[in-house]
Amino acid sequence: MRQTMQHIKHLLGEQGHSWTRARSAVLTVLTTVPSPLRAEEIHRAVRSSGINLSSIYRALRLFETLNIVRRVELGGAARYELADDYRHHHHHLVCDACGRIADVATCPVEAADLARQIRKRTGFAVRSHVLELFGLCRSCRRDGR
Amino acid sequence: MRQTMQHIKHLLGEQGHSWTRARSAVLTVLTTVPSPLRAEEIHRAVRSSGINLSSIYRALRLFETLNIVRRVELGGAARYELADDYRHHHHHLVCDACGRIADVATCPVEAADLARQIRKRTGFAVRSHVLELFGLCRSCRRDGR
DNA sequence: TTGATTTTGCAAATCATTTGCAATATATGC
DNA sequence: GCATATATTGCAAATGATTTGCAAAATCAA
Repeated sequence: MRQTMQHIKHLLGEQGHSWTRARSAVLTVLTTVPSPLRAEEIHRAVRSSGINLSSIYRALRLFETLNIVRRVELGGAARYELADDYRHHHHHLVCDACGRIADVATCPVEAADLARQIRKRTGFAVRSHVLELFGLCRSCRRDGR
Repeated sequence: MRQTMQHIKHLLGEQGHSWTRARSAVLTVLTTVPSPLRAEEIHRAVRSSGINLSSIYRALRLFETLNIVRRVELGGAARYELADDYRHHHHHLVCDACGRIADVATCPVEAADLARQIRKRTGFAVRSHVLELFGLCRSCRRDGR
């Protein structure tokens, strides 16, 4: 993902933000791990670098406002992943039993052009959406949980 | 909504739970107000009855496990509303500018029968989903926010 | 009504996240 | 590369939402 990293590095520069150890570390993790992570998990993943958890939170907050990462809230915890611009638009399958998270590329909101329907009917302009699907993954189903 | 209240009261009885002031108050609010509320907002709505905030949380947790209310997480805060069994299945339009929340009855997940597709393709059995739509409501758009 | 069981109020604990501030790192102009 | 202005970090303390332990109070079933 060097491409993505380079691109984001430039983006930060253009907007007057520094390219720092903390920001670079967070992005390395997010471009490497495909599932949405909690701040604490990212922190653990880079613990060897001695970066403070506050800085992880600060980096994530900045990235969120710059639309570099998006936050999804699952089960009371905030999780972060690369934004759609850097990872094609997708949703999640969350297993109620084991907690594992998988991606679904199919987006029924886009497929149905729901944004347009809503705009026409109500005047509300949809700009983004969050869709999370819950249930049992294949192996938990097999185990009869 | 006396119907709903009665029904839930019986449900609680059957499952060995008492019908208490706190639970009744929380349900009264949830059957009255159509938008998802935070624990603190429910507490404020019933403040005259002197019920403790902890009890509101406890009631909500119980109702959630009994599938009487569902929790939606919007912008870092948990909000509660009657579950689909007591209020037809719907999703929310959340205005990024003013925060107002409106319902959308159309469900693209059901319309596309996405659960079946996913089951066939991946073996994951979808049991529920959360879809929230964000954007600008008509009046905030008009105000150019 | 009574005793057994559940629930509540209250205050303290917990957990995720944010913040103030002095120390440190990064960026810019020379 | 160096000096210096600006942005960022670490740390510890603050915050806000939610949970918990426990004794007192309410509810339930007979």
